Amino acid sequence: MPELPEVESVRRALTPHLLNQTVLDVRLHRRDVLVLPGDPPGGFARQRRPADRVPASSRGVSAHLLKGLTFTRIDRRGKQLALVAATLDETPNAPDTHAERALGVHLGMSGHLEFIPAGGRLPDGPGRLHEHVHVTWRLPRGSLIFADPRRFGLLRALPTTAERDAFFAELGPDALAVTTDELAAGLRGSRRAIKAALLDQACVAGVGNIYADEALFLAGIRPTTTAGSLGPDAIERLARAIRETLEAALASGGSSIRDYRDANGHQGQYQLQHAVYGRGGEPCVKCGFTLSSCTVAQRTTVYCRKCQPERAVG
DNA sequence: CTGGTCTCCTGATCGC
DNA sequence: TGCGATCAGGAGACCA
Repeated sequence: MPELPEVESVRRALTPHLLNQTVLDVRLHRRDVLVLPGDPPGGFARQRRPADRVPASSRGVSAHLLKGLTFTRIDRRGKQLALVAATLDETPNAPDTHAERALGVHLGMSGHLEFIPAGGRLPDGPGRLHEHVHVTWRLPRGSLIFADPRRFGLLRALPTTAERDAFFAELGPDALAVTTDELAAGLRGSRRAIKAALLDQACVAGVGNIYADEALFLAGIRPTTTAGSLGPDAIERLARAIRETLEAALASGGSSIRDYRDANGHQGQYQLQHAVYGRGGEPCVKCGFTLSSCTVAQRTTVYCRKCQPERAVG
Protein backbone atom coordinates (compact mmCIF):
# COMPACT_ATOMS: atom_id res chain seq x y z
CA MET A 1 0.00 0.00 0.00
CA PRO A 2 1.91 2.90 1.26
CA GLU A 3 4.87 4.88 0.09
CA LEU A 4 6.18 8.00 1.78
CA PRO A 5 3.21 10.33 1.09
CA GLU A 6 0.74 7.77 2.36
CA VAL A 7 2.80 6.99 5.46
CA GLU A 8 3.27 10.69 6.21
CA SER A 9 -0.48 11.24 5.76
CA VAL A 10 -1.13 8.48 8.27
CA ARG A 11 1.40 10.03 10.67
CA ARG A 12 -0.25 13.45 10.44
CA ALA A 13 -3.77 12.12 10.78
CA LEU A 14 -2.84 9.90 13.72
CA THR A 15 -0.77 12.37 15.73
CA PRO A 16 -3.58 14.47 17.24
CA HIS A 17 -5.45 11.31 18.29
CA LEU A 18 -2.46 9.77 20.06
CA LEU A 19 -0.56 12.69 21.52
CA ASN A 20 -0.69 12.72 25.33
CA GLN A 21 -3.00 9.70 25.32
CA THR A 22 -2.16 6.77 27.58
CA VAL A 23 -2.46 3.18 26.42
CA LEU A 24 -5.00 1.66 28.80
CA ASP A 25 -4.80 -1.81 27.34
CA VAL A 26 -3.47 -3.62 24.31
CA ARG A 27 -4.55 -6.77 22.52
CA LEU A 28 -2.28 -8.72 20.20
CA HIS A 29 -4.35 -11.03 18.01
CA ARG A 30 -1.48 -12.38 15.93
CA ARG A 31 1.93 -12.85 17.44
CA ASP A 32 3.68 -13.07 14.06
CA VAL A 33 3.12 -9.42 13.15
CA LEU A 34 5.36 -8.39 16.06
CA VAL A 35 9.14 -8.56 16.17
CA LEU A 36 10.64 -8.50 19.67
CA PRO A 37 14.30 -8.01 20.55
CA GLY A 38 16.01 -11.36 20.10
CA ASP A 39 13.64 -12.49 17.37
CA PRO A 40 15.15 -13.16 13.94
CA PRO A 41 15.78 -9.80 12.25
CA GLY A 42 13.05 -10.19 9.65
CA GLY A 43 10.58 -11.34 12.27
CA PHE A 44 9.28 -14.84 12.35
CA ALA A 45 6.42 -14.10 10.01
CA ARG A 46 8.90 -15.14 7.32
CA GLN A 47 10.82 -17.72 9.28
CA ARG A 48 8.60 -20.80 9.12
CA ARG A 49 9.59 -21.70 12.61
CA PRO A 50 8.10 -24.25 14.97
CA ALA A 51 5.03 -23.10 16.83
CA ASP A 52 6.58 -23.83 20.21
CA ARG A 53 8.90 -20.86 19.85
CA VAL A 54 6.09 -18.45 19.13
CA PRO A 55 4.77 -17.47 22.55
CA ALA A 56 6.34 -14.78 24.64
CA SER A 57 5.06 -13.74 28.03
CA SER A 58 1.97 -11.64 27.55
CA ARG A 59 3.20 -9.20 30.18
CA GLY A 60 6.41 -8.56 28.26
CA VAL A 61 4.52 -8.27 25.01
CA SER A 62 2.15 -5.69 26.48
CA ALA A 63 5.08 -3.57 27.63
CA HIS A 64 6.67 -3.77 24.21
CA LEU A 65 3.35 -2.67 22.71
CA LEU A 66 3.46 0.43 24.96
CA LYS A 67 0.81 -0.53 27.50
CA GLY A 68 0.70 2.00 30.35
CA LEU A 69 2.79 4.55 28.46
CA THR A 70 1.73 7.90 27.04
CA PHE A 71 2.34 8.83 23.40
CA THR A 72 4.78 11.70 23.00
CA ARG A 73 5.25 11.80 19.22
CA ILE A 74 5.30 9.83 15.99
CA ASP A 75 8.56 9.80 14.03
CA ARG A 76 8.92 8.88 10.39
CA ARG A 77 11.77 8.19 8.01
CA GLY A 78 10.98 6.97 4.53
CA LYS A 79 8.10 4.53 4.88
CA GLN A 80 8.85 3.64 8.50
CA LEU A 81 7.02 4.99 11.49
CA ALA A 82 8.00 4.94 15.15
CA LEU A 83 5.29 5.46 17.75
CA VAL A 84 7.12 6.97 20.72
CA ALA A 85 5.71 6.80 24.25
CA ALA A 86 6.95 7.53 27.76
CA THR A 87 5.93 7.15 31.38
CA LEU A 88 3.50 9.85 32.43
CA ASP A 89 5.23 11.21 35.53
CA GLU A 90 8.88 11.70 35.00
CA THR A 91 11.01 12.98 37.83
CA PRO A 92 12.36 16.38 36.81
CA ASN A 93 15.66 15.79 38.59
CA ALA A 94 16.29 12.43 37.01
CA PRO A 95 15.64 12.70 33.31
CA ASP A 96 17.71 9.60 32.66
CA THR A 97 15.19 7.42 34.45
CA HIS A 98 12.46 8.77 32.21
CA ALA A 99 11.23 5.57 30.62
CA GLU A 100 10.66 6.04 26.94
CA ARG A 101 10.22 3.37 24.35
CA ALA A 102 8.96 3.10 20.80
CA LEU A 103 7.20 0.77 18.44
CA GLY A 104 8.40 0.68 14.84
CA VAL A 105 5.73 0.22 12.20
CA HIS A 106 6.20 -1.05 8.64
CA LEU A 107 2.90 -0.97 6.79
CA GLY A 108 4.11 -3.28 4.03
CA MET A 109 1.67 -3.57 1.12
CA SER A 110 -1.65 -3.59 2.92
CA GLY A 111 -0.90 -2.40 6.45
CA HIS A 112 -3.29 0.06 8.00
CA LEU A 113 -3.23 2.14 11.19
CA GLU A 114 -6.52 3.77 12.10
CA PHE A 115 -7.98 5.57 15.05
CA ILE A 116 -11.53 4.48 15.83
CA PRO A 117 -13.34 6.96 18.09
CA ALA A 118 -15.17 5.43 21.05
CA GLY A 119 -18.41 3.93 19.80
CA GLY A 120 -17.20 4.02 16.20
CA ARG A 121 -16.80 1.00 13.99
CA LEU A 122 -14.16 -0.06 11.52
CA PRO A 123 -15.71 0.59 8.12
CA ASP A 124 -16.13 -2.32 5.74
CA GLY A 125 -13.90 -1.40 2.88
CA PRO A 126 -11.63 -2.97 0.33
CA GLY A 127 -9.33 -5.59 1.77
CA ARG A 128 -11.89 -6.71 4.37
CA LEU A 129 -9.90 -4.91 7.03
CA HIS A 130 -12.21 -5.86 9.88
CA GLU A 131 -11.21 -9.50 9.42
CA HIS A 132 -7.51 -8.69 9.68
CA VAL A 133 -7.11 -6.57 12.79
CA HIS A 134 -3.93 -7.86 14.43
CA VAL A 135 -3.41 -5.35 17.25
CA THR A 136 -5.82 -3.12 19.17
CA TRP A 137 -4.70 -0.39 21.57
CA ARG A 138 -7.38 0.94 23.91
CA LEU A 139 -7.03 4.68 24.55
CA PRO A 140 -9.19 7.06 26.61
CA ARG A 141 -11.05 8.42 23.59
CA GLY A 142 -11.16 5.38 21.35
CA SER A 143 -9.00 2.66 19.88
CA LEU A 144 -6.00 2.50 17.62
CA ILE A 145 -5.96 -0.55 15.38
CA PHE A 146 -3.30 -2.17 13.20
CA ALA A 147 -4.84 -4.21 10.41
CA ASP A 148 -2.99 -5.88 7.55
CA PRO A 149 -4.66 -8.43 5.26
CA ARG A 150 -1.51 -9.52 3.43
CA ARG A 151 0.64 -9.46 6.55
CA PHE A 152 3.72 -8.06 4.84
CA GLY A 153 3.69 -5.34 7.47
CA LEU A 154 5.53 -5.66 10.78
CA LEU A 155 5.61 -4.06 14.18
CA ARG A 156 9.04 -3.89 15.78
CA ALA A 157 9.58 -3.32 19.49
CA LEU A 158 12.18 -0.59 20.05
CA PRO A 159 12.69 -0.51 23.82
CA THR A 160 15.85 1.59 23.81
CA THR A 161 17.05 4.67 21.97
CA ALA A 162 19.88 2.59 20.54
CA GLU A 163 17.40 0.22 18.95
CA ARG A 164 15.34 3.12 17.68
CA ASP A 165 18.40 4.74 16.15
CA ALA A 166 19.37 1.46 14.51
CA PHE A 167 15.85 1.08 13.14
CA PHE A 168 16.21 4.34 11.22
CA ALA A 169 19.95 4.14 10.56
CA GLU A 170 19.61 1.41 7.93
CA LEU A 171 17.65 3.83 5.78
CA GLY A 172 19.03 6.33 3.31
CA PRO A 173 18.09 10.01 3.33
CA ASP A 174 14.38 10.75 3.54
CA ALA A 175 13.08 11.16 0.00
CA LEU A 176 10.97 14.23 0.80
CA ALA A 177 14.13 16.26 1.34
CA VAL A 178 16.78 14.30 -0.57
CA THR A 179 19.56 16.51 -1.95
CA THR A 180 21.39 16.14 -5.25
CA ASP A 181 24.60 15.24 -3.40
CA GLU A 182 22.89 12.59 -1.29
CA LEU A 183 21.29 11.01 -4.34
CA ALA A 184 24.56 11.15 -6.26
CA ALA A 185 26.29 9.37 -3.39
CA GLY A 186 23.70 6.61 -3.44
CA LEU A 187 23.97 6.07 -7.19
CA ARG A 188 27.73 6.37 -7.62
CA GLY A 189 29.24 3.32 -9.28
CA SER A 190 25.97 1.39 -9.31
CA ARG A 191 25.33 -0.76 -12.34
CA ARG A 192 21.72 -1.56 -11.65
CA ALA A 193 18.77 0.18 -13.27
CA ILE A 194 18.01 3.62 -11.84
CA LYS A 195 14.53 2.47 -10.88
CA ALA A 196 15.94 -0.46 -8.88
CA ALA A 197 18.19 2.00 -7.05
CA LEU A 198 15.25 4.28 -6.22
CA LEU A 199 13.34 1.33 -4.78
CA ASP A 200 16.30 0.50 -2.52
CA GLN A 201 15.49 2.13 0.82
CA ALA A 202 19.18 2.34 1.72
CA CYS A 203 19.76 4.57 -1.31
CA VAL A 204 16.82 6.90 -0.71
CA ALA A 205 14.06 6.19 1.80
CA GLY A 206 10.40 6.46 0.93
CA VAL A 207 10.14 5.86 -2.81
CA GLY A 208 8.08 2.86 -3.97
CA ASN A 209 6.76 1.63 -7.28
CA ILE A 210 4.29 4.44 -7.93
CA TYR A 211 6.53 7.39 -7.17
CA ALA A 212 9.63 5.86 -8.76
CA ASP A 213 7.81 5.79 -12.09
CA GLU A 214 6.29 9.24 -11.57
CA ALA A 215 9.59 10.87 -10.57
CA LEU A 216 11.51 9.28 -13.44
CA PHE A 217 8.87 10.54 -15.87
CA LEU A 218 9.05 14.06 -14.44
CA ALA A 219 12.85 13.98 -14.70
CA GLY A 220 12.78 12.61 -18.26
CA ILE A 221 14.90 9.57 -17.37
CA ARG A 222 14.20 6.06 -18.62
CA PRO A 223 13.75 3.63 -15.69
CA THR A 224 16.17 1.09 -17.22
CA THR A 225 19.07 3.56 -17.41
CA THR A 226 22.14 2.35 -15.51
CA ALA A 227 22.13 4.29 -12.24
CA GLY A 228 25.85 5.02 -12.20
CA SER A 229 25.79 6.41 -15.73
CA LEU A 230 23.61 9.42 -14.88
CA GLY A 231 25.37 12.77 -15.20
CA PRO A 232 25.21 15.55 -12.62
CA ASP A 233 22.40 17.41 -14.39
CA ALA A 234 20.26 14.28 -14.63
CA ILE A 235 20.83 13.51 -10.95
CA GLU A 236 19.88 17.05 -10.00
CA ARG A 237 16.69 16.81 -12.08
CA LEU A 238 15.89 13.47 -10.53
CA ALA A 239 16.43 14.64 -6.94
CA ARG A 240 14.15 17.61 -7.62
CA ALA A 241 11.57 15.39 -9.33
CA ILE A 242 11.51 13.03 -6.34
CA ARG A 243 10.94 15.88 -3.91
CA GLU A 244 8.30 17.58 -6.08
CA THR A 245 6.42 14.36 -6.80
CA LEU A 246 6.27 13.37 -3.15
CA GLU A 247 5.31 16.87 -2.02
CA ALA A 248 2.49 17.04 -4.56
CA ALA A 249 1.26 13.60 -3.54
CA LEU A 250 1.41 14.54 0.13
CA ALA A 251 -0.58 17.71 -0.57
CA SER A 252 -3.30 15.47 -2.05
CA GLY A 253 -3.26 13.10 0.90
CA GLY A 254 -1.40 10.36 -1.00
CA SER A 255 -2.60 7.88 -3.62
CA SER A 256 -5.51 5.51 -2.96
CA ILE A 257 -5.05 2.80 -5.57
CA ARG A 258 -7.28 0.23 -3.97
CA ASP A 259 -7.36 0.05 -0.22
CA TYR A 260 -5.22 2.86 1.14
CA ARG A 261 -6.89 5.03 3.77
CA ASP A 262 -5.31 7.46 6.21
CA ALA A 263 -5.61 7.13 9.99
CA ASN A 264 -9.09 8.69 9.89
CA GLY A 265 -10.25 6.34 7.15
CA HIS A 266 -10.01 8.99 4.42
CA GLN A 267 -8.81 8.28 0.88
CA GLY A 268 -6.00 10.18 -0.86
CA GLN A 269 -6.57 11.89 -4.19
CA TYR A 270 -3.17 11.83 -5.90
CA GLN A 271 -4.04 8.77 -8.00
CA LEU A 272 -6.03 11.19 -10.18
CA GLN A 273 -2.78 12.93 -11.11
CA HIS A 274 -0.61 9.92 -11.97
CA ALA A 275 1.13 10.59 -15.27
CA VAL A 276 2.45 7.08 -15.89
CA TYR A 277 1.72 4.64 -13.03
CA GLY A 278 -1.09 2.30 -14.07
CA ARG A 279 -1.33 3.93 -17.51
CA GLY A 280 0.58 1.54 -19.76
CA GLY A 281 -0.88 1.62 -23.31
CA GLU A 282 -2.52 5.00 -22.70
CA PRO A 283 -1.29 8.26 -24.24
CA CYS A 284 1.52 10.24 -22.60
CA VAL A 285 0.14 13.34 -20.89
CA LYS A 286 3.01 15.40 -22.35
CA CYS A 287 3.41 14.20 -25.93
CA GLY A 288 0.53 11.83 -26.62
CA PHE A 289 2.80 8.91 -27.53
CA THR A 290 1.60 5.52 -26.27
CA LEU A 291 3.15 4.72 -22.88
CA SER A 292 5.30 1.57 -22.70
CA SER A 293 5.32 -1.12 -20.02
CA CYS A 294 8.16 -3.36 -18.94
CA THR A 295 9.47 -5.04 -15.80
CA VAL A 296 12.29 -3.58 -13.73
CA ALA A 297 13.32 -5.07 -10.40
CA GLN A 298 10.32 -7.44 -10.57
CA ARG A 299 7.96 -4.49 -10.66
CA THR A 300 5.67 -3.30 -13.43
CA THR A 301 7.18 -0.16 -14.90
CA VAL A 302 5.54 2.40 -17.18
CA TYR A 303 7.36 5.12 -19.10
CA CYS A 304 7.23 7.23 -22.26
CA ARG A 305 9.76 6.25 -24.94
CA LYS A 306 9.83 9.81 -26.26
CA CYS A 307 9.85 11.88 -23.06
CA GLN A 308 12.24 9.48 -21.30
CA PRO A 309 14.98 8.81 -23.87
CA GLU A 310 17.49 5.97 -23.64
CA ARG A 311 20.31 8.41 -22.95
CA ALA A 312 19.21 11.06 -20.50
CA VAL A 313 20.33 14.56 -21.41
CA GLY A 314 22.94 15.69 -18.91
C1' DC B 1 30.06 -6.65 -2.30
C1' DT B 2 26.59 -6.48 -6.03
C1' DG B 3 22.63 -7.37 -8.26
C1' DG B 4 18.95 -10.58 -9.73
C1' DT B 5 15.28 -13.88 -8.23
C1' DC B 6 12.17 -16.01 -5.06
C1' DT B 7 9.03 -15.71 -1.45
C1' DC B 8 5.80 -14.36 2.16
C1' DC B 9 -0.01 -13.48 2.16
C1' DT B 10 -4.88 -12.24 0.92
C1' DG B 11 -8.02 -10.07 -2.18
C1' DA B 12 -9.62 -8.00 -6.57
C1' DT B 13 -10.21 -8.58 -11.26
C1' DC B 14 -10.44 -10.65 -15.66
C1' DG B 15 -11.13 -14.26 -19.14
C1' DC B 16 -13.38 -18.42 -20.04
C1' DT C 1 -22.25 -17.96 -11.26
C1' DG C 2 -17.95 -20.29 -10.77
C1' DC C 3 -13.08 -21.08 -11.28
C1' DG C 4 -8.34 -20.55 -12.27
C1' DA C 5 -4.74 -17.39 -13.57
C1' DT C 6 -2.75 -13.08 -12.79
C1' DC C 7 -1.57 -9.04 -10.45
C1' DA C 8 -0.96 -5.73 -6.44
C1' DG C 9 1.52 0.15 -3.20
C1' DG C 10 7.21 -4.00 0.07
C1' DA C 11 11.33 -5.93 1.19
C1' DG C 12 14.08 -9.83 3.53
C1' DA C 13 16.42 -14.22 2.24
C1' DC C 14 19.05 -16.50 -0.82
C1' DC C 15 22.08 -17.37 -4.70
C1' DA C 16 25.58 -16.68 -8.50
